[in-house]
Formats: sequence, structure tokens, C-alpha cells
Amino acid sequence: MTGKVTSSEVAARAGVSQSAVSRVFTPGASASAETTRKVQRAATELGYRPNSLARAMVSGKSRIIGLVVAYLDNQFYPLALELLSNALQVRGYHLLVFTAPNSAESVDGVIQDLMDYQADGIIAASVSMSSDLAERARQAGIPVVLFNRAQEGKGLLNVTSANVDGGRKVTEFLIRGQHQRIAHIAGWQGSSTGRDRREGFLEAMEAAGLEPFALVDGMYKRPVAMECARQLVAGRVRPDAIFVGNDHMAFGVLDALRHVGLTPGEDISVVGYDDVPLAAWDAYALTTFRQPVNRMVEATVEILIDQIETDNAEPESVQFEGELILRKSARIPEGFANEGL
Amino acid sequence: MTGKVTSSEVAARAGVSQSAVSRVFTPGASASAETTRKVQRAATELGYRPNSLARAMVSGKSRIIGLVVAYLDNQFYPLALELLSNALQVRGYHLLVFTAPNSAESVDGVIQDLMDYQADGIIAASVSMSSDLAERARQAGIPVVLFNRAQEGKGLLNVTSANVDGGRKVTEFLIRGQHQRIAHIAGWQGSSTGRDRREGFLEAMEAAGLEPFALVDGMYKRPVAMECARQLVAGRVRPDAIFVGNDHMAFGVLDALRHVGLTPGEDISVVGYDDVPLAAWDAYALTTFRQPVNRMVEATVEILIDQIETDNAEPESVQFEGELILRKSARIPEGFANEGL
DNA sequence: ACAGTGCTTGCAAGCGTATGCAAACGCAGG
DNA sequence: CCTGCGTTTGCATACGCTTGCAAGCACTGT
Repeated sequence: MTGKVTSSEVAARAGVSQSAVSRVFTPGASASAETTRKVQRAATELGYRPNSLARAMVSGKSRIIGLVVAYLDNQFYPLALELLSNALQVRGYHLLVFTAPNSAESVDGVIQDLMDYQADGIIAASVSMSSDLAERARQAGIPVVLFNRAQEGKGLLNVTSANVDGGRKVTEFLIRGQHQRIAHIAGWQGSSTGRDRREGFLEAMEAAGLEPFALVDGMYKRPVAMECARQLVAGRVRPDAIFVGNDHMAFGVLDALRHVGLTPGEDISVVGYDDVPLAAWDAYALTTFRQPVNRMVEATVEILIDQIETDNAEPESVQFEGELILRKSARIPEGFANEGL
Repeated sequence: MTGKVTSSEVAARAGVSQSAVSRVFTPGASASAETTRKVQRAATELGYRPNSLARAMVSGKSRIIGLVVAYLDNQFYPLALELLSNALQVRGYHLLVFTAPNSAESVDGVIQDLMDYQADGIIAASVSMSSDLAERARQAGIPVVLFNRAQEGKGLLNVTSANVDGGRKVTEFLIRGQHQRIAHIAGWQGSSTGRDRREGFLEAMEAAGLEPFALVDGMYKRPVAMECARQLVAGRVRPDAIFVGNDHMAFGVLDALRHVGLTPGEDISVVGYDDVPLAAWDAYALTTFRQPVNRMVEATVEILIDQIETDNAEPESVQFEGELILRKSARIPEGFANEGL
């Protein structure tokens, strides 16, 4: 009842050895029905619960997964966080969450902390880490998976969606919609997603023999994207379509455009990337390219636990296909919906 | 280099005892300059870092704070989570995050897990816990603070904003705006915030001698609130103002109203509660009652750490004043802005 | 009746660190 | 040169648990 009950106390009361108690609480260990009964009785009477830390220390498995994430204002991340947390809880793991500005030093520091806590695995969501640290993690036997970010490196697993492909598809969609002056407010060029989507954009434009109307780095930041949008439409000749590097920025772009009296989907087309829940809300009705978060999360958890629990598991990086979601912020080419891309 | 360096190995290499190494890494312990130097040298050479779990086990302090949160789709919570995480990191604590549907059983289960991890403290954000469990936590000496939810109970600390007061102010604002038919889509009545804001609403209505046009429970769920809104305006006579229990629902209400051709702020006034970042975005421009998240988070961390680190700390519950934020979704009474409320 | 077999169970050795205690040490005052 | 005091250091133990090992046990087949 005191809150600090140990297995020995339970053992004493149940009239068995401390090991017996441990075995009763360890799935897969051998204990007779009789012993189990006695131990469980004593345990509930005393309010005993095994100490996870002690357990972690001797077994070497903390069942703690570290999650490093930069900002939570982009709806994509809270969503991923929630899904990850749930998926891991089901499997008996728990999330130790760190927020770190997206700089190599701070991420590295945080990952050190994580290693100090003997995390069984690490998920880095949209942040990059130094290759030096990646190597240390590998040597320490801690699997690291990069969620929604790709990066080469020994033992680094990547879970992403096919970003250059997505960027290309969005752009092709815009081109088929007869748009002539297509601009791209890119995602942060320090990130693989930002670079890849931009690359897809450029590929599609070149294939169609078109020149980008404009190409700027929105840094994945709303205010930056809004300012870009304002400038884009300030001149005499303005773009008739803008492909924005992610939804979070795209919302800002829509706000900015409406602010100067433009109607997205009619005067100008805007397409985002991610398909966060907010994109489906009427106020934005954003046409966007969906990243399959659910599957990405499932894969992340799968891969991570695989690496943790089976030692021979081979490093595996996966990439998911996305899908264009048509809403109202962009003009739809004739007969497009039926035809697919 | 192997990732499993212990203090003993460092000790051996530095030619000192294991205790010496421990002391060098323990702030406030006595060690000569000479020893410190030798130990640090050996430590960096071997890549030694103290094992937090072992440290936690012997010291009894894990420096882990458990956070229990229900859903992350209401922007209020990711925001709070991020702020909490940062504030705690600065003080050397870390967040173990659990998501739990808002039912007593699941919350209790999760808190048990937290206690198993020897969490130094627990933050329950917008979830309630059984009084039985609260008692157990108290006996185990684990401080629990309820964030944005009030609940009586031994040793339960509450950090909230003045919700009945806020509800009243919002309603008074609406009344002074000459609204005649004021409806309230309340927050979940199973929560203190939902009940308190509703109470404030009723008080203000009664004081003004007005009958609520309608009063329903929106459950803090967007779809529910949207459906309520639709029904409210479906009849021959419709409300001219709706006070919605939180911003998250209010966005849905705005979407629903616009969907049927109504213009918020002109045809009908809508006021939310929370002032999440999204409320300030042009697409919604939601008039709302601000909860001071920053101060609430600061207080939460302050109180919690106080309870943890000083044993004599007295239980303390705090309540913050909020503030009405005027935007475009509700008609503003003549001369209101200058006058205050 | 006896050796063999498959479970249970207790013993004891850790896991990596913090810390009380007492010994060792350095140094100043007499 | 000796005593006394403050600081530094090592020894040993404890934290709560898991797990290899070997002994104990109840049965089975011959």
C-alpha cells in the first residue's frame, strides 16, 4: 500500500522466492499454477507492480522509443505523433518525446540524451542528424529511423513517401490544367522532402518545355510562404498556379491570396502537399498530394521493432506512393478525375 | 567506443575508483581538479556517458514526467505539448507521452504504466482520472497536475483558466452586441471546462433576462458541432449568435454556416474559446476567448517541479484570467474595443 | 524398483550507478 | 614536530529486478 513494494516483499508474503515472483510477472517464464496463484494474490494485496527501470537495467531493454520532432505547428506532426504513440503502446513501447530546433547540434544533443536513457530505438521525425552521431547510434546498437526524411548513412532507415514522384505528378496535373505560369514555393531546401518535391517539379516542367514562373524556398514556414505569395502576385504579370511545398505553407498562401482579393481555384490554382486533416475543411478545400501517414507510421513501427527484437534484421528503407486529392483550390483539367494521372 | 562504456572502465583508464568517476559526473559532489581532469579525459576518450536508468534506480529520481493526453487534433494540445516539452527540457526533465481515450479506465491504465516507469510527476492534459488512482499516486508520492481540467481530489493540482468567468464574458459581449437569440454549443459536459463555460453562459443570460435560444453538448467534437450548427440554422427562426465551447468546434461551425450561405460576423456571430493559432488565420478570423497557454504551461511546470524537488511544497491550484480577442466572426458592439468589458 | 524425463524452484550473480563511512591526505597553528 | 581540521578518495553496499545453473520433484516406461 505504501507505493514502494518490491518483489521480495511479495515473495515473503507469498512464501516463495523472489525469483518466483519475477517469473510470474515475466511472460514466458515457467511457474506452476499454484505458485502463480499465491504470488498474484500477495501482489494485489500489497499493490505490487514491477519496477520498469530496474527491469530495463538488467534486461537491457527499456521499451522506450525516443521521438525527436522539430515543430508541432504543422498539423502533420501531431497527427504522426498520435499515431506513433498508439501503435507503439499496443506493442508495449512508450514514447519519450523531445522537441529540437532543426539544427544538427541540437538534434545531436537530444539524441545523446536519448541514448543516456537507453532508448531501444529512435524516431527522428523531419529532422536530420549528423552522420557522426548516426554512426555512434549504430555502434551502440540503437536503430534509428528517419520519419519523413531521407538521409544516407550507415544503419539509418528511412520512411518517406515518393516525393520526387509526387512533385512531378502535382506539376503534371497543373500543366494539364492549361496553366501557363506555374510557380513553386518549395519546401525547405535543407530537407530531402523539400529538395525532392522541387526536383519533381523541375522534371515535369522541363518535360513539358515550360519555364518555372518562379521558384523560391518557403522554408516550410507559414510567414515566409505568405510573403512569397504576396510578392508573386504583386507584379503586373502574375502566376496562374502555385505549387506549395507542403499544406502548412499552402494555407498561408491561400490566406494571402484571398487577402488581395484573388479566389483560389478560379483566379489562380494552388496545390499543397501532405493532405493534413485541415486541408479537407471547407475554409481551405485544398487540392493536395496525400502522404499516407497511416502506412508510414505502421512501417516505421514495424521496421523499428523488427530491428530491436530480431538481431539479424536487415536495414530496410521504404517509400510509399502518394495520391493526388482533388478539392477546390485548383482548376481541374477536363475529364481529369475519370482518367487519373 | 563500443557504446557500452561503464563508469568502472573509465575509472580503470583514469587510474581512480569508480566512485570518483561518479562524483565527477554528479554536480555538487567533491572531486579535486586533478581527478576531474583525469576522469574527463578518460571519459571522452572512451565515449562514456552516465546511464540514466541506473542513475534513476539508485537515486529514485528518473527525471521523467508523464504526459497523458487524449487527442491531438485540437491544436490546443500539440501547442501545449510543445511548450511543456521545451520548458521541461530546460530543467532537465523529459516527457514520456501517452495518448489515452478520455475514459477513466484507459487513463488509469496509462497512469499505472507511468508509475511503473517511476515517473517523477504526471501531467494529465484534459483527461480526468479516478479518485482511487489519484489516491494511489499520492501515496506513491507522485505529484499529479491536471492541465486545463479541474477535479477535486487529494493531492490533485489543477491548472486552468477562469472558465466560468470566460463563459460569462463571452456571453455578455454577445448580449451587448444586441444579439437576441443566442445559442451555446457547449464543450463536453463530462469535463470541467465544458461545464464551467456553460455555467458562465447561463449566468450571463439569466442576469440579462434572456432565454438561451438553444443549448446543446458539442462533445468537443468537430462533426458533432457541425451537425448542431446545421440544425440550429435549419429552422424558420435561427439564432443570431452562437457561443461555441472551444475553437476546434467553432471552426467546424464556421464551415457549416458558410456552407449554407451564411456569413459569420454579418448574418450571424460566432465566438470560440481557446485562441489557438489557427483562430488568427484569415480563413477563420475567429473571435474567441484566449486561454493563456504560455502562463498555464509555466505554472504547470513550476508547480510540478516544486512538488518534486521540495518535499514540503504545499499543493497549489491556480487559475488564470483569459481575455477576449476580437476578430471578424462576431459583430462588435458600438465602442466596445475602447471600453473593454 | 529404478533410471530417465520434463517442470519448477531457489540460489546467487550480476546490471551501472550513487553514497555513507572511514581512511588518507594536505596544511596551518602552536 | 605534533595536533587538528577540512577536503578528497576508495570501499562496500544498496537500488529492484532478471536469469543461468543445478537441485528438487512428480511421473513414466520398462
